[in-house]
Amino acid sequence: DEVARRAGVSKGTLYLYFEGKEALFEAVVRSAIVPRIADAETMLERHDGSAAELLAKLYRLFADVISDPKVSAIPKLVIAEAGNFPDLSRFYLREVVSRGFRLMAAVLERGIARGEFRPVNPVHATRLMIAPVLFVALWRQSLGRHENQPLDPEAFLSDALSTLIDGLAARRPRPVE
Amino acid sequence: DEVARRAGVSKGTLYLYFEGKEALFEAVVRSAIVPRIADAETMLERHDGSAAELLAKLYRLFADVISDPKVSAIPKLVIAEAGNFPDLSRFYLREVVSRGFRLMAAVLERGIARGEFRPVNPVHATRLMIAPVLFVALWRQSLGRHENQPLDPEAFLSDALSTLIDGLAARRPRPVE
Amino acid sequence: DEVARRAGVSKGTLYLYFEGKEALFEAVVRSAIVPRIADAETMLERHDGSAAELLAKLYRLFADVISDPKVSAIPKLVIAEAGNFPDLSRFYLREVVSRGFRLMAAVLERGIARGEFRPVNPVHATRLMIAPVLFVALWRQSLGRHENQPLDPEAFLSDALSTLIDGLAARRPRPVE
Amino acid sequence: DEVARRAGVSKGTLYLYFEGKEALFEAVVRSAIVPRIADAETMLERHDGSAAELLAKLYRLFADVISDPKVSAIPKLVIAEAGNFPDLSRFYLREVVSRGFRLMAAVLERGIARGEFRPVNPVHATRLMIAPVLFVALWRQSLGRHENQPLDPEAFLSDALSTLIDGLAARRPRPVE
DNA sequence: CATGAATGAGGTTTCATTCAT
DNA sequence: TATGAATGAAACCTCATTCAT
Repeated sequence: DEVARRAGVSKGTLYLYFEGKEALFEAVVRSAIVPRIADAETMLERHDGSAAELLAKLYRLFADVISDPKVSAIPKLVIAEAGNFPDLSRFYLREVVSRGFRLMAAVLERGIARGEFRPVNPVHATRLMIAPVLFVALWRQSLGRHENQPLDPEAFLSDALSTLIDGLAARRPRPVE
Repeated sequence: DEVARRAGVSKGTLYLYFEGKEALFEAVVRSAIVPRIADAETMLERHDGSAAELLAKLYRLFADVISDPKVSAIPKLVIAEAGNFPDLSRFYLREVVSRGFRLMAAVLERGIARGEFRPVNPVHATRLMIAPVLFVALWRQSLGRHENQPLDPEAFLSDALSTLIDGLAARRPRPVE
Repeated sequence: DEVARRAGVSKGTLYLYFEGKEALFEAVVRSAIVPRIADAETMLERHDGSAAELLAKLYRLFADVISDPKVSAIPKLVIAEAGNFPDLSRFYLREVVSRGFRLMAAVLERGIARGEFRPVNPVHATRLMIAPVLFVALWRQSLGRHENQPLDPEAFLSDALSTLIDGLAARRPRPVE
Repeated sequence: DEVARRAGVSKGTLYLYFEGKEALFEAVVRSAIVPRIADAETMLERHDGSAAELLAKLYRLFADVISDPKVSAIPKLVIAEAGNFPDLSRFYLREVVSRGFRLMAAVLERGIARGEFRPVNPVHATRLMIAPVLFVALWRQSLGRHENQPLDPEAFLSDALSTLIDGLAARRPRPVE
């Protein structure tokens, strides 16, 4: 109902364009997020510098993407409705989350191969790399609204990036004392 | 309804004990989470080793806390219902989230004071330190259910911890080449 | 909607030609059924053989008429919507059903007058003569769709006819034993 | 909604007792019709007179059953909703209609075996025997409401019975002239 | 204290009808 | 004349809450 109102149409009109609630969700994900994931994948393919630079580029892209409230509303919806719409969950997992994880895994692999990063558990590290992105998206859609100082996605993710890159970095041999 | 069933009482009975849904949420938060936050605060006060060790202890506590599905269901609920129940949001922000951030801030401060950690933006760093904890709690309650390999909170947070500690660590001067 | 699609026009166009659902029904009845009733009436007027032969001809006509799914859909609609569209009901009663009953009544009368049929309650007998026709129309539009062997209107009505004619036949005096 | 109002409860209450519309229909069929079919089956088993007498008893039972408007509303509903609720259709076909046909088939068989009835196509004859019963039920729920003289199920079926029995009767050899 | 039947507001969906083009 | 997008009333259903017992 509210969706219809915001779109400036009546409730019934939505059903001309979408089969139902779930199809509407899916369409939003498909149009607002999936292409950005594809952008990120292109970025990955084309990049030929360091893994750290690549991750920085991806994080800037993510910061940009989730700055759009229409986009950052989606993870919240998916999390809230995962129980009610298993098909949507699977779709989102397949088309967004898994691809996000794979992106991070590719960055990680490249970094390890190049000696930038130390070898780490890829499952855990990829989740860790996604966690700040998810955090800021959810925060802006929920509790963050009750805070005076909104959390700026770009600044936050930029700082998070530094810490993660350092945390994943290969250790240089300590200088002999 | 399900809450009542699991508690072994009837739906009506819940209303003898709780004003409504929001009061029930609040009571759950109060009994299942707030004391663990208080435990963490005590841990902080009593600890007198390194900030890294302190953080490790806190993360182990968090891993334990969110392994309880009753607890990890709460962040999901709060995020989903933040729009509908602003009072609950504010309560949760005040009694759980802000205290969690303050804990992380204290750890950080101590680490910086001791020369363990480099100086970082405390707002961003505290959010970054909380993000993996929130991530694993939400994951287990939503999309994680469609994965074959569940994400183990303890193992995940243990790995996340290592990376974060290294990422926050003060840099030693690079050896002269 | 489906009506429009089958007619090869758009939904809106229907409203140029018909006031609404009820007027459309009425038009269908008028064009697809009423002329066949009129045919039957002509048949009645022109027939000058036995009542049994006349009934056979009428039954063959009915079998032909209700073999058209467009036609056999109508009794179902009328029955289903009788409560919602009293005007349609009255129209259908007046232009189709009553005329059908009158046809049967005329056959019956002629049969009785000729000594073919015994005197029977005309209200009951006419309904009984119509019942198999209605039955096969409804059956094909509803439960019959779940049967493997569709009920063939012509074969069914032909058998029904034999039984009815025998059932209505005047009794010959039993042979003396 | 109207069902709820007539039952003197609110809309929501229905959903305490029935899963949904289809389950409600099925429950009505199960409680109002299925036991009467079972009664008829018992009647069949216990009867040991002529097939004609048996059919008379069954028709009297049917007349009684469909005199209850709650019951005679059901065939109308099933016919109207057959397209929307295929599961209900199959249930009704299996638990009511097929059993009704089998009853008629058993009567027929017995009549043929005893020399009362001539051999006839059992599929057609059973449908013919059911048709008047269905007719009167539907009539009372639809067009019959616009008639001044309601059709009395008992009287109508009694007359229909006579005609059918005579129509199905074995022919005695005609006396030699 | 406890129950569970009942409620009704609100969410989701359908469909007959309208209207700007 | 024809379209098809848009509408809104009504159908179906859910769920937080109430209340008689």
